[in-house]
Amino acid sequence: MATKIKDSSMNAHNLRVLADHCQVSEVLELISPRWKMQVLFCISQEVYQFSQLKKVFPTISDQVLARRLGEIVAEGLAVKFQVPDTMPCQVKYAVTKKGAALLEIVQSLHQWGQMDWE
Amino acid sequence: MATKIKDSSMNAHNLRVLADHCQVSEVLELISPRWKMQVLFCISQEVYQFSQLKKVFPTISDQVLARRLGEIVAEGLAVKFQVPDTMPCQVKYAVTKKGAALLEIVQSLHQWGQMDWE
DNA sequence: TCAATAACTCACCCCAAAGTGAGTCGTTTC
DNA sequence: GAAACGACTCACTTTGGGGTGAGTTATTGA
Repeated sequence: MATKIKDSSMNAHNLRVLADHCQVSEVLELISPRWKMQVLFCISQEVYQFSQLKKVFPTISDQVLARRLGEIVAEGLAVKFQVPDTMPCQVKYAVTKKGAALLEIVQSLHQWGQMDWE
Repeated sequence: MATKIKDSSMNAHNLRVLADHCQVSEVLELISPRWKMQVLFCISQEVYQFSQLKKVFPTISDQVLARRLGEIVAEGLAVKFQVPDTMPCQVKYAVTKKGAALLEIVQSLHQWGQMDWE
């Protein structure tokens, strides 16, 4: 996503180079699922329990919340651990460095959205 | 997306504050549609014609490409203009400052994705 | 004994986003 | 006169992401 293509004649080589530089798809798909970044942000704000998250987002479904948490953990954006000696069993999530770095970029995306571009 | 919530007792006020800070939804929806950021990137690389874009992404459908271009222009990420004296008629797109700023953030997203987080 | 809580899982359905294939319009070239 | 190009538009179909509602397991309090 850096080099510039001067030759506007679209030969096969240029096509490949350009397509290669467009491969942001994975990251975009990672951040796109509904609620995901919002849930991650909440975890970073120490709202890290299933039932608490449901209170913050009353309209999220149990299934999707569970899926998002699973993805977040599977992708290393947060870690999950049991709170010992709690009945009924409780769970906590905490963002990793990777997750925190992602949240910073999402933050700058948000700021971009707030700006006035005349 | 900045202030921290210390009080873990989830009262109504905290819920509102937290939910408010999660409002990145619009920006995420703006960048999420399939092909959109890739098309915008191509335009920034001076591949700005309908038929050229189709060569870069052979699997995109005409309809979706036209939609994406329409959205990109409507959101002020790029401007559209006719190339004069061309037969058959040709069209060009050029990214705006707003679009360029967005691409920079997308770029850093991509870099985040390329990093090793042990 | 019954309800409630925390953290899920499962089967099912729905709809919007994306893909498919054809058509349009004005012009140029074979 | 037929085909091709460039930049679309339209009607139709498909797909998969997300919502719905119920069930689970273990435990505690009324």
